[in-house]
Amino acid sequence: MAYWLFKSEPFKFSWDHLKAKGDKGEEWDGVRNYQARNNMRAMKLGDLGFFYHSNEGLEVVGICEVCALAHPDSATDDPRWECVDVKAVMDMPTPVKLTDVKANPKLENMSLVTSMRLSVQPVTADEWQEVCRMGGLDNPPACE
DNA sequence: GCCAACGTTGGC
DNA sequence: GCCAACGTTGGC
Repeated sequence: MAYWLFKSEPFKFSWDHLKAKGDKGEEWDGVRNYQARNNMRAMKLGDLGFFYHSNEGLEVVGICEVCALAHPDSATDDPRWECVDVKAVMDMPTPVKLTDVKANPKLENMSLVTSMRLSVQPVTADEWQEVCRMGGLDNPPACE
């Protein structure tokens, strides 16, 4: 099991959109980057991820869960592209800003800082704990 | 809206 | 297989 970070431009697909989908979740389609796709292929059911708003907001706003394994991206006929489904789990009590992440020495190696343009990123267990703590979650959800 | 960073494409 | 050109992403 592992932790991840999903980036989305809120005016394209926001955290509120995902929450509105409920337990059914939504296909994380539109990824056209091999590294991001490979990360999704590595995901398992029940893996948890941060939901990050890029462009506007620039903050981690919630936690989501992988609810379907990688499958062909229905938004394209190109067989190269696959995606998982995710569903909303909980809000961040306090959204964690990119500037706060950058200012925290414990997070200096986080992909969000080092691989800014990657849209689906791995997150280590330590980073997960730290970002959850910054977001006001005393008992962060954990992968089994 | 600008521009730097970076990934992808395509000619050779 | 290299590398220049080009397109896209995303912070500012």
